[in-house]
This record gives sequence, structure tokens and C-alpha cells, in this order.
Amino acid sequence: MTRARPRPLRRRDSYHHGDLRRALTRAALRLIARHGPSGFTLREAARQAGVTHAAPYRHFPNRMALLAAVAEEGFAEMRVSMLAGVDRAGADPAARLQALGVAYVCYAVAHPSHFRVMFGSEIADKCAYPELAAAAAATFQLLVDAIDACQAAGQIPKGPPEDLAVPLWSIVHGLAGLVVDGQVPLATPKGAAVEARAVQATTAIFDGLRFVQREPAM
Amino acid sequence: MTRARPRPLRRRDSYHHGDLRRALTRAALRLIARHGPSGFTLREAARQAGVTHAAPYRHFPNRMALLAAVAEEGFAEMRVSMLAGVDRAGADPAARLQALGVAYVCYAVAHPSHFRVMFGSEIADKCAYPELAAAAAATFQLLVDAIDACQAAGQIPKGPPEDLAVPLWSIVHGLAGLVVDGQVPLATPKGAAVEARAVQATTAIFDGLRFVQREPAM
DNA sequence: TGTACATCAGTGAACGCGCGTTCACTGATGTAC
DNA sequence: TGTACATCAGTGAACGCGCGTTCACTGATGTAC
Repeated sequence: MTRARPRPLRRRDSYHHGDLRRALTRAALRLIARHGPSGFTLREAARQAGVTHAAPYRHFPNRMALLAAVAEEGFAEMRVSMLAGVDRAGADPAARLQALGVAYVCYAVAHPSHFRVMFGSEIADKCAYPELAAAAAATFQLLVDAIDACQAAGQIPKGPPEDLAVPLWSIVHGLAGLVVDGQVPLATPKGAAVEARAVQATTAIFDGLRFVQREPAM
Repeated sequence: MTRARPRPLRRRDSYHHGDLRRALTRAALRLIARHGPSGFTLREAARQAGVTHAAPYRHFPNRMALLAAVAEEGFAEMRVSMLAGVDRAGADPAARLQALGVAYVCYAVAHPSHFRVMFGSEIADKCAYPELAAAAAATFQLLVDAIDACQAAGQIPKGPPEDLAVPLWSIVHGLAGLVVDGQVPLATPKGAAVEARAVQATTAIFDGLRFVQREPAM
């Protein structure tokens, strides 16, 4: 009964931290938000977590590994967000595909630091972190599967789903990047504005700019 | 006649460098290609340019200003590439708009270091560099003008061109980012593969995924 | 054409700094008996 | 329930390093006369 004693949640109520690993990734996100991915240092993260600068080495072999953990977490969380979005979208394959894209953008904008680490150039060699690569692949797979479903339903022309996934992924990825970088000004409330932009973009890619905003036809 | 004596091009044929400013931005690009934007240091750039580490301060007030110069140069070059692409596309406004997008992607993929600096988070506050902001705006303006032309020709529905520009910019920006980060594998030769992807993506945004790859109808 | 002089673009030494990483250590935890 | 002991997760001092930036300087350049 005393075996799975709950880890202490209060900060430093004992010699041991309790959940330093998580505290470090939180601190990293805070630092990245303020100074960009290159502005994150192990020492400052340790400081913010209230431990010595050597303590992180009990949880991560080095600085890059912590960043990789943040990126991996981002992909996993994004995948969950996307699955939730799909669930809300109902049964229509096309609607589900669109929801996937919208959720992608919304996650990125809500978690810009994660997004920057996930797709920034800070982690040079992602293959060095197999779990990170796997998390990224699993997220991308959602897109491929959804396209597959649309094809099966005859809503999208046949062809390799990976191929069709590229334009779709591009548009949501690009929109996310532009918004996160502040290149696309947003109306307030921001959340709603982002979703509107994402819906517009995914509709455009699906139905074509030529038609999407057409005046109600005669 | 001796007034505009040509700058010496040979490396260090005299005490003065000749074109240190340019040598520094070249070195910066090389460093960024190898180590990412955060891996660029003034001292290493100076070393590669064959001057002392203090020499760069004759041309740039600090490290960030050199990066900003690289980004500005990138926007200017990209704009030129895009204009060239448009020229080749002929008179049809829709074809010209598409060519603009394709040129955007091709430039990014051909100059990944420029692209990373232009849109990375390394230069935190772009407003601090008015010339950079102006160069970026001028590039974006090409897109807006091309959309305007399409609208005037009735090829795209009415509406604020800036609004329509966002999905289009998103898709080319996203594709560029994914390719530059190696997320989209490319067949060889790379140049042709990139262009094919860009054509596919811009066609998709224009005509809609629903239709674009449809089997030859009945 | 020659000379004096201002300006420019480098040099090289020095500054303080914070970083990543290592190490021997110690206090806390949890488990076997 | 109590005790001995292995393991775990911290500490704090120390390492070497390269960085950005400043400064007084000097050699090179170009211009006025």
C-alpha cells in the first residue's frame, strides 16, 4: 500500500524534486517562448526548476536530448489534439480530414514553442532520436489514413495517399508557421481567428481557391 | 578614370579585404548550412573571411545585424527570382500567380540557409530592422498584386487580396519549409522534383484537391 | 606630379561571461530479510 | 516493525572553452591643394 506512494507535487518539499524531468521540459518551453530555441540553456532550465545545474544530467544525457524530448512531446500532444478534432467532426471522411488540418494549425498556434522545436533547425539530426522520429511519423500517418478514407469514399481522386498528403500538410504547416512567426496578423479573439483561417485554408485546398469564395451562384 | 578603381577580388592581396561585408554574409550562410542559424558566430565568420574577430564590427554593429542583413538579402533575391518566374509565365494572370508560388518554393529549396534566417526565430524582433521588414513586405506584395490581377480577370472570386493571399502563401511557405527540413523526401534530380511538387501544390490550391488529379472524365 | 593629412578598415590584446559537461560526494528512498 | 544496504537523485566545485564586444593602435587609402 505504501508502495506507489504519490510523488510529492510541492516544489522541493524534500531533497528530491519529485518530477524534475517534467519541470525541466516546462522550463525549456518557457525559455524558448522568450528567447527562441537557441536561447534555451540547460543551466537556466535547471535554475528555473530550482535545482543545481548538474541535476538535469540525471534525466537527460545532454542538452539536445532535452530538446528532443520536448519535440517528441509536441508531436504526441499534437496527435492527440488532432484525434480529438477528428472525433468532433462526425462521420464524413472529408469533414474529418479537414478537422485534422484545422487541429494541426490550432495546436501549433496554441503551443508555439513546441512547434518551433518540432520543426526548427535546432535539432539537426532527428534520426538520432528514434522515439522523436516515431512520434512525428505517427502524427503524419493520421493525415495519410484520413486521405485514404476520403479516397475510399470517392471524395478525392485516387493516387498514393502520401502524395496527396503533401499539399494538404503544406498548407496547414505553412499557415501554422506564418501565424506563429507573426507574419499573418490575427483578429481577436485569437483562437477563433486562427480556426477561421485554418478552415479557410483547408477549404481552399480541398475545393480550390477558384471556387471556394464564389458569390452564391445564380 | 582611376576613381572607381575596381575592388580587389583576390583574398587579402592587401591590408584591406576588399569586400569584407559580402565575405561575412557568405561565411554566415555557410555556417548556417552546417550548424543552423544558432550555430553562426561572428568570430567564426571572421575567421572564414580571413580577418580578425574584431573586423566585422567595421561593417555591422553586432551579430544580429549581420543575420538581419542575410535575411534582407534573402528577401530581395527571392523577390527577383519570383519576378523572373512571373516573366516566364506569359500573360495569363492565373499562370503568373502560380509561377510566383513555384518560384517561392524553388528559391527556398535552393537557398535553405537564407530561408531559415528569413523565417526562423533567430531574429526575434524584425521590426528592429526596418530595411528587412521593407524587403519582406515588398516580396509579399508581389503575391497580393498577382491575386489582384487574377480577380480583375475574373479568375478568382472578389474579396480582399490579402485574405486570399494567406492560403496561397501558406501552401508555398509550408511546402518550402517541409522540403528544407527534409520532411518531404524528394526524387532526383532535386530541382525538377521540387518544381513538380510546387506545381502540384499550387494547382491544388487553385483548383482544389477534389478535382485536380481527377481521372480524365468520361 | 608630389605632399600633407583626414579618414577608413583592419589588428591584437583584453574584458567578463555563461555555457556544457564531469566528478566525487551525500542525503533520501525503497527494499530484502 | 526494525535494520542493513543498494540505488537513486540530488549537490557544489571545477574544467576548459568560445563567445560578443570594447579599445587603443596602425597600416592603407584617397583627396585637397
